[in-house]
Amino acid sequence: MATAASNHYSLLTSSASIVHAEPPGGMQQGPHHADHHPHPHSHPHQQPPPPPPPQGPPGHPGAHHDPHSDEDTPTSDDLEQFAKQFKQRRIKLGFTQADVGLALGTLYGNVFSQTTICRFEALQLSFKNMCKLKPLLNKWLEEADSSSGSPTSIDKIAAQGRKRKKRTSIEVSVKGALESHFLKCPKPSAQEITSLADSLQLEKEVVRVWFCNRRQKEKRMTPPGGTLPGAEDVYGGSRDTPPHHGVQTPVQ
DNA sequence: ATGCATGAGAG
DNA sequence: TCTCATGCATA
Repeated sequence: MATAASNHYSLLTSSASIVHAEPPGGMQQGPHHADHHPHPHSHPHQQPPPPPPPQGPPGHPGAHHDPHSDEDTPTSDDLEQFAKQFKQRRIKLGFTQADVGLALGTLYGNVFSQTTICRFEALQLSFKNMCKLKPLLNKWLEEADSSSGSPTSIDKIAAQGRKRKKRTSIEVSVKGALESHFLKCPKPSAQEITSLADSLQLEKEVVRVWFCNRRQKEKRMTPPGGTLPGAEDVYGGSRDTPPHHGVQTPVQ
């Protein structure tokens, strides 16, 4: 029997002050997708979505071009290697992913979870997200081995007194069904979702979220198992080539 | 390590 | 609504 609706709610037992610090630059969620990569060359590697368009920082009328060796968008390959090195060094130094996430909070005020660090190391984030995190982790890396007397005073962050839905366990067979539908139509309409949810005996919301998460997976640097040849930009239409295809090195 | 979930921001 | 960044809870 399919796990119908077994939803419990658990209270978030943590609350504190939210410290959201934006990186100097001003822009993060670019409403524009400057992903116009004509890729003139063929890469034997994964898909190359290296969109190095220096987002015009609002407030920089003067040309800014530092001859220093920093401040430019890395390539997918750079990220790949950095991630690998990072992980090695981290382990060598005896830190866990959670430690790093916490350390980032004390160093910059931006705390990250073990999940995020893990995904960074595994390149399971979007290209843009990887770029954003790299400098932070890079700095931590320097501090970690260079500095040996850094105070580790950190404060917890957290949340609102809100409830979080318990993770719905979707059965394997159901997942398979969703998977099939995704291949046919990655972006089902609300009604499609509704009927699908009805068929699978799942909440509509669960199905909707599943598709969202599934789409995100496709956009990661390390795409899942296999993108079918011939079906790629089923999305939007006025979008650039969905950057993916190509298998990546197996996760550790 | 990963699945399902939340929430902000853009449309 | 969607995407996108991020994480709790779990396998």
